Amino acid sequence: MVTELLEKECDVNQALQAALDEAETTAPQCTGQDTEEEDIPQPAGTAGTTFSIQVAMGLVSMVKKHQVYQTILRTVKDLAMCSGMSWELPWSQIPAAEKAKVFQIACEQHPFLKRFHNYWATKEIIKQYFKNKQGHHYQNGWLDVPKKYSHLANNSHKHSTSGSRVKKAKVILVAKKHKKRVEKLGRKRANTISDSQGDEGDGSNPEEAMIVDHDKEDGGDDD
DNA sequence: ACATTGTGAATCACCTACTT
DNA sequence: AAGTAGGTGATTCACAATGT
Repeated sequence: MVTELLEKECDVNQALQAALDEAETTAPQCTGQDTEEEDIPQPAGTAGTTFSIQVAMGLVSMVKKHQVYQTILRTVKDLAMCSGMSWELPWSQIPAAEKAKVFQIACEQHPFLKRFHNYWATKEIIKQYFKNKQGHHYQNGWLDVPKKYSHLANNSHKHSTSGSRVKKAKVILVAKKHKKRVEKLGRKRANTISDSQGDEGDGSNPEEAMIVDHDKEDGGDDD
């Protein structure tokens, strides 16, 4: 079953390698200016919380790199399912042998994955995939949440639904900028009105103004 | 005691397929 | 072609369990 997949994805892999090579030559500092022998350690913390898998793998910032990442995702996901891994179980309860088997095949499919120490990138991708899969099943009632984690349902009630801290910070920042700009425009207009009264399409719409400068000066959005 | 890790839930963003 | 709905991946949150 897995071997069939191996053959099926062989041509995909070739295309991927070509894309990867090209991506690396364009921006070597992102993927590491190295060979396949590089051993990239896993970032501290949890994937998705303290670091992004895609960023840590250096597969962002270019369309091609993003495509490479998407292809790897697809492959790893297919392998995980074909291998018969029990996605319903918590990660820690899945037999290490099964994990190792999938890591191995994934690396054969995409040698790029060998760079990541102890296959951590492959591991995190599978974990995230299973987590989302479980989540959907829990949500739809197709799967029971282990009693061990029943407290997390209570957590969700405390969970702020008004968005992430980053998002909140951004909203505050945008509001500040908006206020500043409105004040600035007010002063400017006061000056220009005395000169002439033309000047309709001047970006007096605050939203327009926000779009114009939304990325230039976001220095202090810390929390 | 403190820090880190693992986990489910909630949410957002993006993509794809379908409908009009 | 444009709009909509559903699926999927990524991120954030809060807490318990575990490690140091």
